[in-house]
Amino acid sequence: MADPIPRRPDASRQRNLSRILRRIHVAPATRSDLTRLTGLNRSTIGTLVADLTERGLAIEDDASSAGQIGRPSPLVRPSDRPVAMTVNPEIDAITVGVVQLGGRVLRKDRIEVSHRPSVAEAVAVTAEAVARISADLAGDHDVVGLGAAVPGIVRMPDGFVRIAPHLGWRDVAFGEQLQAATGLPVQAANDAILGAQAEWIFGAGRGSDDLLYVNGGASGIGGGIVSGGAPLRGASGHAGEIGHVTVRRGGSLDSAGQQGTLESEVHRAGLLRALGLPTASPDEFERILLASKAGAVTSEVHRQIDSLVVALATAVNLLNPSRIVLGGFLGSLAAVDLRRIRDGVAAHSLDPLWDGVDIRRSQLGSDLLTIGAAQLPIEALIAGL
Amino acid sequence: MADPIPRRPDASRQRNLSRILRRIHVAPATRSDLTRLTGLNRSTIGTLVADLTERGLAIEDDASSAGQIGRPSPLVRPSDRPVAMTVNPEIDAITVGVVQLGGRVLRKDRIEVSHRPSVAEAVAVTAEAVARISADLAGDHDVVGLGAAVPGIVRMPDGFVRIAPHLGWRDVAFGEQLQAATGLPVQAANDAILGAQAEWIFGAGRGSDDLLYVNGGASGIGGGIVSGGAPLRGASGHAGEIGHVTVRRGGSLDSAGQQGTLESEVHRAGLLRALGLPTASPDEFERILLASKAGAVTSEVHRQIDSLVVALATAVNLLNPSRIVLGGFLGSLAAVDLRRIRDGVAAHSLDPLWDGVDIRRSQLGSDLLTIGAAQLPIEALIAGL
DNA sequence: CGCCTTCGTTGCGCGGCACGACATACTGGG
DNA sequence: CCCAGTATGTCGTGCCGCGCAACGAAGGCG
Repeated sequence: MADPIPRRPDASRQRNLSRILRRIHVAPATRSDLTRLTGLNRSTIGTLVADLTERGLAIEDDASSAGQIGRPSPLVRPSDRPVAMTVNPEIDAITVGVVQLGGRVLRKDRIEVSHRPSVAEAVAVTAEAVARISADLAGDHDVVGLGAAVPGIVRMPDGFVRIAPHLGWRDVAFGEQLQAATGLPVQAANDAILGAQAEWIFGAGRGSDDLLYVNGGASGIGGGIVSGGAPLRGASGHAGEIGHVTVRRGGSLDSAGQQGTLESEVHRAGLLRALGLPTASPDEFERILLASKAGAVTSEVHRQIDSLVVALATAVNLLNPSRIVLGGFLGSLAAVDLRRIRDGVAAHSLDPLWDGVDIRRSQLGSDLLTIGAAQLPIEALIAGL
Repeated sequence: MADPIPRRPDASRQRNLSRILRRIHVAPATRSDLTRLTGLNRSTIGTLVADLTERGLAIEDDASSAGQIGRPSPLVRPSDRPVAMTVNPEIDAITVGVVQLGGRVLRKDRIEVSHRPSVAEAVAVTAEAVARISADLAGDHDVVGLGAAVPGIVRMPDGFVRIAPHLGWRDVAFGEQLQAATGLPVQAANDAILGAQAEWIFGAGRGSDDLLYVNGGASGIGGGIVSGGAPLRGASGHAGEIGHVTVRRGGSLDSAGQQGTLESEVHRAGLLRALGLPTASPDEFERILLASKAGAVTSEVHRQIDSLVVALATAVNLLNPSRIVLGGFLGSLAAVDLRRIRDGVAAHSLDPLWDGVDIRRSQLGSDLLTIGAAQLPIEALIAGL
């Protein structure tokens, strides 16, 4: 019943163009692939691809030679001209990136900051980096927009940051300010939601239409949901906050001041403490965690997994996903004992819903949020024409 | 002139016909309403409505104008000829119903059974009732299909019942058997999911695009989700099983043998026990519950609400709904102390996600599952135009 | 080297929709 | 009671997007 669609001319054409561009954004395809995937006629695909090529959004490669019988079909892939810029403000750095259609990260500048950046500082640093990078790109690429992945709760249509506890931001119009400072169309969303989209399209979630992504960050746990082949947004774009799901009565407090939630029970700090480390990079952390045989470490890992599975099983019962992807330090937990996670979720969820659920760790590593943030302007480009 | 060539409507035509039929199924609308809501041209709406009228799916009323200036626009409403048949097998009765487009329940036959019906018995009783009712309807109505609301976990595309603990059914092709026995196209789904759709379209969920419906039945708790203006299905159509969400560690067992889940903590039986009643009809139950001032009852109500809110808050954090509808005995709990429910969910969910959530009790009463089950064949009719 | 298969290309026809012109029905004021 | 104003239904026209069929191109295979 999502009906109130402001009708644009050529709705059908537009929709077919979007379908094709979205497909080749996810993965290049030959023209004959496109005819099969869309159900459209060969001749129609021809005109549509020509249209996309004329607009500078797609290119055709003759490099097929797939050994197939019959006339070879040219490979259609996204043009490398259009790019999305991205920003990911964090506690100790602001990362600005450039991503092509097709998901390739062209550039990623990590700008270290000496202290937790205020909104104004984040906007200023971003605007400066965007201007510098834009100058470098000029002539070779067209920037279609700026996507921001914010570690906090971001209202979806307008990029208004409700709360970003880690950054200390609250009720700030980050999207608007960024748009004013950069002159680019800006969209912002929660980082885990964007991470979910990145893993869904280009990572461990590929091929699944019903995905739950859960990310373990230094400051908390976030999540993102894909359901029925589309990102699940909820009423205000906040869906997926699995970190604040209750897993037990009592217990310690999480970043939102609540007791017994997933992120109050499962956190990187507890593992570091058990390992006797003050801090560690993600790679280092996982290496040491995997190498450790200490009983204290094993028991902390088990304790955290036993809380994690309760939250995952809850999500399985509610959402009936076909795949769960674990990112951040939760991916490290999966590396240590994926079996315990699977068995635990199986035990706490209903059999018919657990049936066929695949739990994996994430694949995209440090490009995750850059690719995810780029998805905002790229999807806007795709849907808009 | 009769067209010798069977017209195969274009995809775009089909979509527009579906949009219009779906709209007037939800609520009658004037032609001018339809032009505004769909964005289509007046003339196009004219041909589309004429098409629906010719097919016997819609009728136009020369509605007395509502005092509007200008030429009055005729009211378009669904025809009363097409009807959906429904069946709802329960432990002590099998209810077979007839529902029109527009959601009006024409008939509802409750066939009492002396013992818990086996699948074969349920199919036989249903087939007999369907045949009898069909004979009565013949000439006046066209049956478009049969929808089944089953208290259990039902695989979505094919109506295969994985588990219906209350009925003692397990892995039976209920949908197929029903189809063979009745000769009608059959679709089946979980009862709470269908209840959610009924409340969404015709009940307390009207107007919300992001809805959580939670139903408290005699044998357990089920739920259904609407997200982004469409029912949330999940990978196999099982999404919404909130009854088996964990709300505490330990505790007693639920119908699936799990500990500390919502339905192991919140159940009608506990309230009946506190009231000192062996059994009671839903209406009677609520009347006595509301009248009771005993401390044991109040404390049991509080105990159950305090568990309920944990599950609801979990769903709020995961799904970001804009409305929650409570049905069955959970509606009675809401009648007793809605305030405590609201405050509890608020306390356990994140502020930005709680913001604007409306918690209500259900409205459709005993027609709930009949209307919900009818939604299956009706939506198939609408989508299949 | 010729046949087969598959795919791109071109011209044609159809169906759906928007648009403009005209007809129609109701409100409200004189 | 009539007339202006307004909103809407109806009809004819034209555009556009797509499917279809015939033809040509490009590679595999014997």
